[in-house]
Amino acid sequence: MSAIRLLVLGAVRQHGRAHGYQVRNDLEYWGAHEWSNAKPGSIYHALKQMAKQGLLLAHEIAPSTAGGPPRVEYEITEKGTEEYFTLLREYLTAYDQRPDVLTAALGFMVDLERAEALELLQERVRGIEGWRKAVTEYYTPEDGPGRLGHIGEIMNFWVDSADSGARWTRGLIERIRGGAYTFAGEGEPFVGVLEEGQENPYATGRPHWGDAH
Amino acid sequence: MSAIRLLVLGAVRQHGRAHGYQVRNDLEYWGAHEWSNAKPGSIYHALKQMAKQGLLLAHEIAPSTAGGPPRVEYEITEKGTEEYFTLLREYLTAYDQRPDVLTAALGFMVDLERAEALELLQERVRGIEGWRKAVTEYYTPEDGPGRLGHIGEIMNFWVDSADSGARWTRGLIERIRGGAYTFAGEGEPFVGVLEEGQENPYATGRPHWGDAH
DNA sequence: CCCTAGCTAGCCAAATTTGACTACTGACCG
DNA sequence: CGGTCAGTAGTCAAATTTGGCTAGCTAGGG
Repeated sequence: MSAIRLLVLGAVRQHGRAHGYQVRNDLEYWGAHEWSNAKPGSIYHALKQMAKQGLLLAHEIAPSTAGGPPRVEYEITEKGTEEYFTLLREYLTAYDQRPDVLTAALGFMVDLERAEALELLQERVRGIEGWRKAVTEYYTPEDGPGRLGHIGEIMNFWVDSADSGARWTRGLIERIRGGAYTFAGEGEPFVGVLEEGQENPYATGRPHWGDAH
Repeated sequence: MSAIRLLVLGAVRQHGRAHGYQVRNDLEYWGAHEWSNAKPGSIYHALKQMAKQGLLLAHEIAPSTAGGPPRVEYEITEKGTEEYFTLLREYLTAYDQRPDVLTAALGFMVDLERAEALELLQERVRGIEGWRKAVTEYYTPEDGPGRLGHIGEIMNFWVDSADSGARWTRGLIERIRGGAYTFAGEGEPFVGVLEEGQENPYATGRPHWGDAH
C-alpha cells in the first residue's frame, strides 16, 4: 500500500478537525508531494473513502471562508485512530523498500512510546536480515555466482539496499535509545501542522527533492 | 511511472512474438511479481494499452494450444522499440528512489552499448549528488540542525539512501568499466526468457523477496 | 471601474492497479 | 468412469492514482 492513508489520518488527527485543503496544505508543508503520491486527487479521494469506511467522520460545513466550493470538515473516529496506529506500527516495521512508507512513519513515530518504537525498529532490522538471507540463498545456486551474468547485479543491488537500510535503522535505534526526541507521554509533543491562516513557508516552487529527472 | 511498460516491452522484444501468458511467465521467471507491480491484470492491461498506442502489434490467434480462451500474440513495432530504449535510458539515469524502476533497467542494460551504459550511470550519480545537495541545503536552515526534532530523521534517512545509491552505482560503473558482462555488439547476448514449453524453475511458492511483512 | 492574476477549495475523467474470478484441458486416483 | 487437481489464458469490477479543470473571491494596476 501507499503512504497516503497514514498521512491523511495523521494530519486530521493532529488538527482534531480539518477540511481537505488544510490536510493538503499540511502534506505540502511536510514536503509529502515530493516523496509520496500526495496529490490533491489522492488526498480528497482518501478522505471520502475513509469517511465511507467509518475511519473519519464528515461534517458538512457552510461555504468556505474564502472562495471555492463549500467545504467538508473531517474528524478522526475511534476506529480511525486504531487504523492510524495499526498503519504506523506496520510501516515502521515492514521492509517493503518503498521509502515513502517509512518516511511517513518516521514523521509520526513519536506518537508511540519510546519503548515500543524501539521494539518495532528492532523488528524491522530482523525482518531485513531475514529477507537478505532468503534472497542470497535463493540466488546463489549450486554452481556459484557469476553464472547469472549481468542479472546478478540485480541481487547485488537488492542486497546492498537491504544492508544500507539495516545499517541506517540501527543508527536510528541508537539515537532513540540515547534519549533523542520526545515520545508519547514524555511532555510537550512536537507539533508539525499549520494553523488556519498561517503561511506555508515550504509552498511549492522550492527545490524538488522527490525526483531528479 | 512504474516499471511495467519496460518489463512488458522487454519481454515481447526478447521473444520476437509473444502472447500474454508468455510475458506473464517471463516476468515471474525474473521474479518481477515480487519486486514490481507485475500482476496479471497489469500485464494484460499494459499489452492492450500499448497495442492501442501502436507500440505493439496485435495478431488475433486461434484458440490456445492448451486450454483457456483464444490468445492474442504481440510483436514489438518500430515505435515500441524506440519507446523501449527511451524508457531504458531514462530508468537507468533517473534517481526516483523506486527500486523496481532501476531493477528493471538493470535487467535490460546490456541492450545498450557499454559506453552508453557507463555514461548513463555516471549521469545517474551526478543526479543523486545534485539532489543530495539540494535537500541538505533546503533542510539545514539558518538556525542549524536539531531544530527540527524527530523530523530531521526524515532528511537523515533520505540523505543516507542517496549516498548508498550513489556508492552502489559507482561500484557498478567500476565493474562494467573493468569488462564485466556482455553488452550490445560484443557477441552472444545473455538470454533470459523461457521458450514455449520450457518449465519455469522459479515458479511461485518460493521464498518471497519482495516484501517482508 | 474593469480586468487579470493569484489564491482558495475541491471535482472530474481517464489511466492504472488490485485482487479475485472464469472457463477450458489434461492427468491421475480409485 | 467420475471427481478433482493443477495448469493455461485471460477477464472483470472495484479501488486508486494522475493530471488537469472549475469556480468563487480579492487585491492591484491602469
